[in-house]
Amino acid sequence: MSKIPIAIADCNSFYASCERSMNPNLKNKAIVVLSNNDGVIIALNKEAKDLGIKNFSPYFQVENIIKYNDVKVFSANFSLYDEISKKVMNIFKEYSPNVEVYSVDEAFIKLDGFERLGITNYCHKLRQDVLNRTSIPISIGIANTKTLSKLANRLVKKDESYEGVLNLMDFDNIDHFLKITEIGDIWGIGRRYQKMLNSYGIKTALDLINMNDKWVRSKMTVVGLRTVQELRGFPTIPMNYSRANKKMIMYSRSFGHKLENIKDLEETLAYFTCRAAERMRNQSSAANYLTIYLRTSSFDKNIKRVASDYTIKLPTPTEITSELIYYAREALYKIFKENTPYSKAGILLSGLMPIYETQQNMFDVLDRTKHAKVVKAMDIINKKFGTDTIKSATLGVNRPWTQKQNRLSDNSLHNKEKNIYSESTISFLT
DNA sequence: TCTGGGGTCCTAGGACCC
DNA sequence: TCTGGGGTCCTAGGACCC
Repeated sequence: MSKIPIAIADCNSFYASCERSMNPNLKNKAIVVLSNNDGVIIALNKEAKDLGIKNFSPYFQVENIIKYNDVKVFSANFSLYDEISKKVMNIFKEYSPNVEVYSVDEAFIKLDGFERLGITNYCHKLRQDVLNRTSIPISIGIANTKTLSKLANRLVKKDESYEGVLNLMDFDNIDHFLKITEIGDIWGIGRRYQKMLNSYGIKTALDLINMNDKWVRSKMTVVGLRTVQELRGFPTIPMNYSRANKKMIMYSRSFGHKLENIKDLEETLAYFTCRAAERMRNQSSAANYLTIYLRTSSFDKNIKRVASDYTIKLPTPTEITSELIYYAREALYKIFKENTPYSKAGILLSGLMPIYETQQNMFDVLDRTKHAKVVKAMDIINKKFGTDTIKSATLGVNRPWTQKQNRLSDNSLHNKEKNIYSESTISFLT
């Protein structure tokens, strides 16, 4: 059987490239993008890396480098990034009917059927096309397994002479590429496994493929074994075209400043619950479990570290915001401690199931059909006019947890066009 | 002063049943 | 008194990903 080429196309420094694509003056400028709380760097382009800035550095630690070198700084603007992501993915789909969108900035593309055009050339063309039409530079790795194409993709980013595309299927023997890939750079091998494998003297991808299957299985479960087989050129991780519904939905944020007052936390969690419930209804799911968690800062040495959570099994699976808020509050009261400077909270909705499969409990005190209609109407209005145009009264107006986000790029055109930032949303973002 | 957010899959072990 | 053995479901925790 002939081997099927799979490409992974990945946008370079995606968020930074997006900001640059909106503003041509940023060409050749170092750019960093900050997390939701303007706390850490979550994206940076090559120019910024060359200055010695590292991803996930707290902003204050690199502030001097940034000021001294006139690095451009942006608060993350995820709706903009989603928009550009869609454009890029749509171009991929023009080049193959079989595209698996793997994350906001990368996709696997199955390329069987295009061999006569020359797979490597075809991908060079795709890359140029994306650059011309979106200003987003991408890198493409190609192989006959996902893990090998990821490996090729890494190598592309390290070596400019590939001009953005490396096809391992162009080589009879790929040992060289396996040998220059460190164990921790393999897709599917994280820090823990890296450490473990290193302790056995296994340093490169080539070392790993020579290990015995049983040994791998016992040390790294079937997941690790699949990775090894893929590195050997046997596909074991299938393409996954349709993104299934989420099995759990989380909403959590760090606060702009610490919260100690239970009323503030109540309001905060009500807001978080509201957002999580919206996402859940978006995929027509209802939750069986609700978990609340609270954290103090893990960086502040002067206070006792607190990380508590509490899970409630809901009496009936539900997607109704007001009901979820009620239980979120109950969970909060279980774990809240006085005189504790909480810095982060979150809600997790799990045990998700399709709404239509939920069964009415005969002794239910709520008229679910009626409530369901109300939340549905709220979703429609909020989608149209912006987050929180209509909202539950519990949410209050204070936004005690408000985040800092001082450096949103002025993409007013984008915002107006999509009507994504309503007045109320802006007030909570800024 | 300021330290991200949101997911997936697998396994072991306990509860419970026959 | 004996404390087997197979099966299922659930959950916590550990690993990973972007």
